[in-house]
Amino acid sequence: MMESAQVVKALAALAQPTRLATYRLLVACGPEGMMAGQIAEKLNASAATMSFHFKTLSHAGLIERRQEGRFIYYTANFAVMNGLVAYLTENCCGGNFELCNEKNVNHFNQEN
Amino acid sequence: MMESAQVVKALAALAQPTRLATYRLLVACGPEGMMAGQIAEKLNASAATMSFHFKTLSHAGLIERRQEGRFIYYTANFAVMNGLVAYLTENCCGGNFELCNEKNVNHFNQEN
DNA sequence: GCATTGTTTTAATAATTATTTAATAATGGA
DNA sequence: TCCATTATTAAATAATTATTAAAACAATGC
Repeated sequence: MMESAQVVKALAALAQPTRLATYRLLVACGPEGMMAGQIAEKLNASAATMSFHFKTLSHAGLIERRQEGRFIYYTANFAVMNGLVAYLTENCCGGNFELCNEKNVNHFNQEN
Repeated sequence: MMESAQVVKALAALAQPTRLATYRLLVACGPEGMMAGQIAEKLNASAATMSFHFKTLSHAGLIERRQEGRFIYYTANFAVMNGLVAYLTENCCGGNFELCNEKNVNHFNQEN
């Protein structure tokens, strides 16, 4: 289980429009990822600005980099996102099936 | 589907230790929620500070309030959290089953 | 060597954020 | 009606944080 400080850092990293768009783009790209320059182009941001945002996302563990020739590819780190979601939804309704399934609405409980 | 600005607001609201703890506490409480004063006590924060944080979380749509006598109960809004997670994980691996299921590791694709 | 690609640093600016104290509001019981 | 309880709001302060551009720096491969 992730710890609070790590989750706060990840949430703060995603709480910015360009970084949120970057992350979603990388999620959609899958394991292959996308080149830094191409991401900058897609999001209409300068390379320097993107570098700053990449650093923030990397520091939070949300993305990873991979060098191929002279290009740098970024990919989403799916494990960290899964950990983040698990942390947020942990122990939903105290694990009480009755409450969590109330009115045919499931909340976050995996058992439903 | 939620829009980017709304998601950014929700993520920013959660990206603070006391508010993150508040939200998780309310998720665990389920539909009944918890009284404002009890939350403040549990988290060792003053009523005024908590009121500020409640407002931030409410404004982001993450929690809701309910008055009972002279007490105010707060509850987690599960729908907004589900929307937030859906937004973050949308179109994982471009919806490509092969990629998303690579190496027996599922990412976010619901179809897996 | 040189063009390309990307990162880091610097610096200036701008905006936000959190906290406390004190005042205000609303409720319900005596 | 008066008072204790509960919670929000306002004001002031302090601290933090984020953002971007420009320029220097580094690495790659032809």
